[in-house]
Amino acid sequence: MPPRRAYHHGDLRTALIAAADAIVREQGLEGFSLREAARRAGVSPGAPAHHFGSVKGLLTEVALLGYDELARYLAPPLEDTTESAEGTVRRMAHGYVRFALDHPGHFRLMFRSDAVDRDDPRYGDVSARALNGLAAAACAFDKASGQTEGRIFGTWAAIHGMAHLILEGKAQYLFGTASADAVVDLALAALLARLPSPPD
Amino acid sequence: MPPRRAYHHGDLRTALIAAADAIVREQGLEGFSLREAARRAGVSPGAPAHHFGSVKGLLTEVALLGYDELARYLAPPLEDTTESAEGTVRRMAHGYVRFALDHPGHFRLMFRSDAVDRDDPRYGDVSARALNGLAAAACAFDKASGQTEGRIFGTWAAIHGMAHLILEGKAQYLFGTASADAVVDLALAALLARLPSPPD
DNA sequence: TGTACATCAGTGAACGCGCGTTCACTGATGTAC
DNA sequence: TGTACATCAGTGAACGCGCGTTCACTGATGTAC
Repeated sequence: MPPRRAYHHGDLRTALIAAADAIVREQGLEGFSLREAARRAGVSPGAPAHHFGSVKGLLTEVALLGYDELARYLAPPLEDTTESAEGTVRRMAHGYVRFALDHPGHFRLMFRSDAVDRDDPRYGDVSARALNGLAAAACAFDKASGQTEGRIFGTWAAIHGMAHLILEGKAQYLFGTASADAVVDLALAALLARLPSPPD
Repeated sequence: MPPRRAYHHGDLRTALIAAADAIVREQGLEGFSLREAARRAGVSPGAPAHHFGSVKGLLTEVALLGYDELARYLAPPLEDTTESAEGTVRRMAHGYVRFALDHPGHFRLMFRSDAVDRDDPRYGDVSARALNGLAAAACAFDKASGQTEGRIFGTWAAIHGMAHLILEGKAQYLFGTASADAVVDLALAALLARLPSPPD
């Protein structure tokens, strides 16, 4: 970051996205404003209008970054390629919940469709990419039951519900101060114990 | 509602809660402000301070009303007392999702712990009351698997996740324009088909 | 039953704040010749 | 290689807005005697 910035920023668009991302990370959606993003990028309050017509446009970029980060939390470990389908679902449940707790501002933003331009075509792409692995695992795991979409959505919903309820403090009514990982394990035990081991 | 209100309102506290409830219903949390609530109650902007120290206090009341309403959506039908445990879970899943879609402002508020005074003792009570039936059904349904809390939380999370994802438009990536009830049925088919029928 | 008075629950104007947006401007960049 | 000029990307002061909160006030209520 140069001490005296040139009149032209160079890549203000990217800088504004980074600033917005940091605000959402530190203070959540409530702390966000175009002016604050401009301030952090070291730029006058009118400058963002040259790149983003509205708050929504900038927040959409932040949400997209959130999906990238979620994809990283769900990515398989590099060293181990012999994971069972059940193992994959377990690992992803823990990763999904950890993402929500590590990045609450992003998590909440990603699932606030009113705060974001949901018609942005990249939106479907990036969320599909993040959840591809989960979808594949749900299908492989759960061959016998229901239609493909139902299996994927059911698994996603169960994991997403855990993350949301834990993040918003609803698990504590049942589990007191138990760790998130412990709560996830208990819920998974109930949801997965039902299942016969998948063939092969 | 008298055309010329007396200097003393009579029950301004209740009127403010009703006004806030209507705002959340019509415009969601974003449209809410103390001034708007005062306006709707036909009262000066300073008046709410006599009853609610802050925005949070008033929103907490609205969230509590939301739990009451949710309990109504989950209540068993009056005429039929011979429902199977699986039937109960199915019915409650549909009710929970319908509540979210009918009352999106309340649903979002109820699960925004930062917007609400989560230390209010009534909070745990009223949510427990709303979810009692769901907890009982989850236990009865799912006798064989896991610990009680895990069963309850797993079932709750799956249903809650469906509601949240459908409400925020995430199901459409998988299901296009299918109705919410259809989506819930497909997910339930995947989640429940796994299970052996409960003994007796 | 009547009177004095404390308390309560509102008024409404004013405050300072941060917001998004506008606007005339200006410095830097890039292109044409 | 040098010059003229259009375009672009920013400035910074100003706008109007709605917000929560404050404050001196006043009308209604209720209690003591």
